[in-house]
Amino acid sequence: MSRKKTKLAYITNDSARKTTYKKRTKGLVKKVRELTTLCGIEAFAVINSPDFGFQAEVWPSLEDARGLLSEFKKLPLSKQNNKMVNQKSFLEQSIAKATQQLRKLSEENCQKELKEVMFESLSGKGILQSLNAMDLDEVGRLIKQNLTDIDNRVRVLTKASRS
Amino acid sequence: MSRKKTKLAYITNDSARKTTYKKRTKGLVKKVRELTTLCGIEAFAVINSPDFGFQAEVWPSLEDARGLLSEFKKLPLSKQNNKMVNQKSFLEQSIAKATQQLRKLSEENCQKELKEVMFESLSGKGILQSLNAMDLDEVGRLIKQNLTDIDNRVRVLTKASRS
DNA sequence: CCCGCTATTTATAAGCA
DNA sequence: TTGCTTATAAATAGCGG
Repeated sequence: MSRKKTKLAYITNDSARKTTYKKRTKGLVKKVRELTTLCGIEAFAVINSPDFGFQAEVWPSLEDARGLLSEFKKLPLSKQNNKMVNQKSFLEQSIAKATQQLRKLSEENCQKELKEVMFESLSGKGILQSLNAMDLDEVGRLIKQNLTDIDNRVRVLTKASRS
Repeated sequence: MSRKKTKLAYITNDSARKTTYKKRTKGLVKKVRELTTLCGIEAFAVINSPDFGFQAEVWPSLEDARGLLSEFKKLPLSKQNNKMVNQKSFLEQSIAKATQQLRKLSEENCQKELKEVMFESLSGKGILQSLNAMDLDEVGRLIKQNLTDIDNRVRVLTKASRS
């Protein structure tokens, strides 16, 4: 969808396929997150990665309760002052740039930690393994439980990585 | 995403939410299908629908989902663990690395913000404005506070991006 | 390989029948 | 509500760097 209309077929070129995989996975995750937020429902996507063994992305609505990002964005660069405008704006620019990097890294970290959580889920008695033997109507309950588990896990990881 | 930029928040209006749910669910399913086709991988999404008494729906199909999971299950346990262990250590490494970068950037940010504060002070308009009458101990405390604030910011960021 | 930058293709929020 | 239509917002393929 862009410079050229993509035909819906397996991409044979390895690097191209990997690139597309990354881009689209990211987009997909975003979509799932938006859906959960906008409609107040629970949903997640499971994707097996061609890169590693298996990967799973889970996107609960864990975060919508946390409007912290917007709060962060609101953090102001102070007002202008007459004498140091140039220096100040330079600094502000630098800070903005660094902040962006920070955010990006944070997001990466988040992604990785969640993946790790999912791996643990898969190896243990996570929802996915159980899904095989379960009736569809039970999935809803499982989702909830899984989300709770992951939430807890994330807290633990966060604490840990924070040293 | 269209006639107006939508804010990412729960849609309180019932019919509007339902409409959005339908539209976006459809789009999401399409995205999942495209991803599986283009990249030759297996993936599915689980969405609990508010329409049908919160019964979960699985896409693209439950069959595919079960297939994906059972395939993983078929792998000898040892192999499963292997994959996951490898992935795990890889992730841990990545996280460590990213964390270090985060710390570094935080420090940079801190420095810059302190400078900015000082500029403000010099221009007589900033937080430090009131410092004129303070002694050095107070300044030291302020700096410490500043560091804490920045640390908190980073935490907020990290948490938020985890949403 | 990873990033960032468009040119385009898609996905959609509103309108309207 | 159920679709269609259409103006816009998003996603993203192909390209440098």
